[in-house]
Amino acid sequence: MSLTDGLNIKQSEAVTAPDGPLLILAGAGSGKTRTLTYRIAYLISERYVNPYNILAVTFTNKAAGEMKERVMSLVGDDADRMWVSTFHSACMRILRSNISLLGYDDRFTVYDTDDQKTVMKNVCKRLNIDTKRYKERSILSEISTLKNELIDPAEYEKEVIGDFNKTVYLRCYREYQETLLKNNAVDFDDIIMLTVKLFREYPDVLERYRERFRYILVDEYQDTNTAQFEMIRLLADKYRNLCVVGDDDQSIYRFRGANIRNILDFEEHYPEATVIKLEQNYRSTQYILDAANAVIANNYGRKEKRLWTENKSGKKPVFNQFDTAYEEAEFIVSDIKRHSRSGECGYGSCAVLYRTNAQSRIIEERLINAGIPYNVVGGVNFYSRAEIKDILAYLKVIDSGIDDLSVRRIVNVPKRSIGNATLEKVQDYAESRDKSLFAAMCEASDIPGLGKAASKISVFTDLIAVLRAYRDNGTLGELVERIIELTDYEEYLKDMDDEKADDRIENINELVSKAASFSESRPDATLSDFLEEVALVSDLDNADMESERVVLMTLHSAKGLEFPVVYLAGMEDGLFPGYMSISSGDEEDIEEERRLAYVGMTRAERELIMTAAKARMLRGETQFNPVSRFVSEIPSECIDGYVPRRRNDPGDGYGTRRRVDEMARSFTRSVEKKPAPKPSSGMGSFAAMGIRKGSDKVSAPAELDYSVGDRVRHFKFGAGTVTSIVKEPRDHKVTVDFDAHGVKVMYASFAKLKKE
DNA sequence: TTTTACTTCGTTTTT
DNA sequence: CGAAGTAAAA
Repeated sequence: MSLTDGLNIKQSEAVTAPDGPLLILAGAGSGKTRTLTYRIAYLISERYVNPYNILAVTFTNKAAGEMKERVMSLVGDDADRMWVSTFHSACMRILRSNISLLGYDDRFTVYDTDDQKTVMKNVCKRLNIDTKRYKERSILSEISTLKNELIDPAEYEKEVIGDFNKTVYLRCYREYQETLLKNNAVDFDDIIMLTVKLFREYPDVLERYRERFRYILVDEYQDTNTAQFEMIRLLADKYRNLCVVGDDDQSIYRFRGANIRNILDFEEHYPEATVIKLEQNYRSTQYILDAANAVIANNYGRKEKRLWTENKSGKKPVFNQFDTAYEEAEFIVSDIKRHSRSGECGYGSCAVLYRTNAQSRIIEERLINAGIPYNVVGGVNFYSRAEIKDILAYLKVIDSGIDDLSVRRIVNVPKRSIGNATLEKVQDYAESRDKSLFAAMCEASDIPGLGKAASKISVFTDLIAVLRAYRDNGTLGELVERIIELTDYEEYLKDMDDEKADDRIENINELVSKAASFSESRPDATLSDFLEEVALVSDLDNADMESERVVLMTLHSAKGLEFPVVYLAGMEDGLFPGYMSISSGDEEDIEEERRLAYVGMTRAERELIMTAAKARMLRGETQFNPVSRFVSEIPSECIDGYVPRRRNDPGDGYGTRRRVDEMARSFTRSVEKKPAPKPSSGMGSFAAMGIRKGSDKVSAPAELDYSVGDRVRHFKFGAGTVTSIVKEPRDHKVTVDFDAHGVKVMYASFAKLKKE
């Protein structure tokens, strides 16, 4: 029995490819993750690569965790010594032990987008920049672009000459970086850029990591930006064992600096590279693939590939247009209900995907109304909610106190009657002595002109001192509880707004338990470790796809996931593709949206249902949008339901007055014709919409040919006895007591277990 | 210093 | 439409 059993020819070629650069072009659903995981296992068990020498980079922390676990179930706990993480976590780890070389204290913190905005606001104030002309947001996005391109202020200065706007950006960039440095903070982009800077300026450090990471594997390579590319290039240049996996058709992060050329030009960077294409799809039905292929074929400059499948043709994708977004939501919900009632599939098999987070609300309302359990992934990140950020700010101040931003955030929360006036005085004092704000506050009594305010401040500093004692003598969970207790935080929330207070308290409790479980799982971890984890974890990482709930999320979040039944809501020009990408005139923007459509469609295993609304409320006003061009790009033989014909000239005055009037007229006409859409009893019209009753079996995980008590054989661990099998929606978790290696828990689909 | 009432403004997408 | 920011009042 060998590691490549059960893989197709292309997959096993990829798994067993020789050393050196390797590009795996993996279409949607072609077993990309599986191949990458097996490649790692192969390197360890067949080529005797020390796991210590392996670095694998994935897109989310969750994907990293799963990959590691799966490799471990193939080759054993030894694999624990490899690094499997996101770019950001990997770079954080590198910076933690080396950042002092770059002039930062190694207890640095990470600023999120809110923090960045606060800093930029102050920067603009200091530089007397009119934030009406130059919005903080756009300055920050300019800086972000620069950082992703590895352009530091000195470099930027060269291209600024003669361009007034750029001169302004440059001044902000400088001041912003200085402020961050003063506060011992880095932003998301810095994490990567500083790592590259470290490698470039300290060859000995680079050499150390090169020696360590002789084998590098990168997932979702199409979404890497220039800084990430450079970081990997520097590390991989010596041994050149770089394996990248990706799909140029699924590159959807251009707005965040992702450079699609990184994957398109891989062979130019590494002429000796082996290139393998995985085109067999194991996920979707032929109809769904045909539809998706037809859409993506409209993009230029892609690496030609044609997904195919052995799956039976299944149901055609369906499209439906409704008069309003409300009816659209109503339809989706009743369709989900219908699926579940007919026993076709549970709620957990259904996902509703949309372009913008704002769309979730209306669908949520209908789901609540129908009593269907659901989960929303994304939206406002848990850790960026105001109440959570307050507590985290306390933790940061307790942890170091170097970060003025956090001090300012909580110094008067809850109210301690410490206002801006006094804070300014303390700030002046701090600046004149080159101290941090908090350090100055500790000497409040020495600061002239404070008067009674000085005692108010010492109340605050005393509080922090007390809390620090708790940090040193208790668990993290307890510390968080003490903060809430000593600040009367719950009282503060209740007084503030009665509407959301309960939710907020709920969130606070959630944080307490998160803190508690963190210190439980990593007993020797410090407060800094917790803060770091919190900064880098996304909602996607915590999303639970296992429970039997309908999942709602953006198309971006859905990348890498799959669901038996997928709803794509809001298929309208102006929403998807977004208004911005249509009016920018840049065809690249539309292409990115098209890739997003491709990603969305290929998430579906068995059924794909696309919907649109003729009229939709968008930021206060009703918009009339035509059906998305992406829907029209699907050949009619691959889609059921009426797709209104688009005009032949696509770029025609989208959004012009005349066009909108016309659409508004036809809208009222259609509403008048059928004044009672009776949406909730919509079952009757489904047949007309082209949805037939399915005969497919529920997609439970494939049955296993062994059960508890059976003797099984693992290709590496040898013989053992199955002690338990836990069925999860996605997979079976099998526990085996191996004769020679003891008890292991593993995923059935990954661990190659054979009944003896 | 804090509260209130008013204006403005904006929307992709996320590590 | 709603959040968030600003100006004026208490």
